[in-house]
Amino acid sequence: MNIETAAAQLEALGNPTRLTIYRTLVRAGDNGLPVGKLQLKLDIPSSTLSHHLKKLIEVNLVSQERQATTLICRANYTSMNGLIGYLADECCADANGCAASSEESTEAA
Amino acid sequence: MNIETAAAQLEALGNPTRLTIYRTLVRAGDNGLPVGKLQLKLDIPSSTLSHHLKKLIEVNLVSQERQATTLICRANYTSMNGLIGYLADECCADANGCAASSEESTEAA
DNA sequence: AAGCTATTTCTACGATCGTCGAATAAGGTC
DNA sequence: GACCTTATTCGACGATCGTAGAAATAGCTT
Repeated sequence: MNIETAAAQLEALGNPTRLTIYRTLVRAGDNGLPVGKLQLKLDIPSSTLSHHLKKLIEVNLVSQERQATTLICRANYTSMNGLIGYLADECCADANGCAASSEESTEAA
Repeated sequence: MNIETAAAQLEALGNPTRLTIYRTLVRAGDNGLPVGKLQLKLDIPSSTLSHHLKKLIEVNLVSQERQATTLICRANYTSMNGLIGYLADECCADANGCAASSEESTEAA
């Protein structure tokens, strides 16, 4: 996980509509959710939904699988794990012991 | 933590420059880092830095403390924890691929 | 092939972003 | 008060975003 990837994924999630989409997908579990169902659930125009979905897919946070005319969308848990891991590791999650994590620490000079 | 807040924080982090700023601040630890030092370290114009810093501050990911003419910036670990918690909790409902339980699993790949 | 359904792509447009130099504040020192 | 240092705000700019209706495509079914 590099900083560019992380930023791209964070940016993708950093929009209320997309975060809602992603969250809905997560809640749908392993079965995923067809685009149509998602659209009904969220009540947004399909073109808008498709647009956001595309972004989420681009950064690997969501995957799609075709089932006949229907496209099943699924949250990519592995990617989310990677992102959370990056955040916790590189950007710290703990007040004590975070700065002295890994890498050289402080004191530029 | 509501979805709007989470999205705002994610958006704030979802920019390479800002993510770098935040990460640098995290690495600086509890001592924090003056804006000027940050600027030297990252080599970006101060107006740009200030602009990004403002965003980070707005969403509570960074705090500032005045020390004479210098403004010390610090990463707000509590906020980051909240965000990671939200991500793990709300956006990672699946049990077998999720960092919901703080412990690191995986290894597979 | 015609027709249908599900979904994407096209196109457009206002809104916001990211960048940075110049001007302005905030705080301190002499 | 004059003056320096540190950092923010202002103003401008092209670039990208978010939205959504209309048109196009992918894949059935008959």
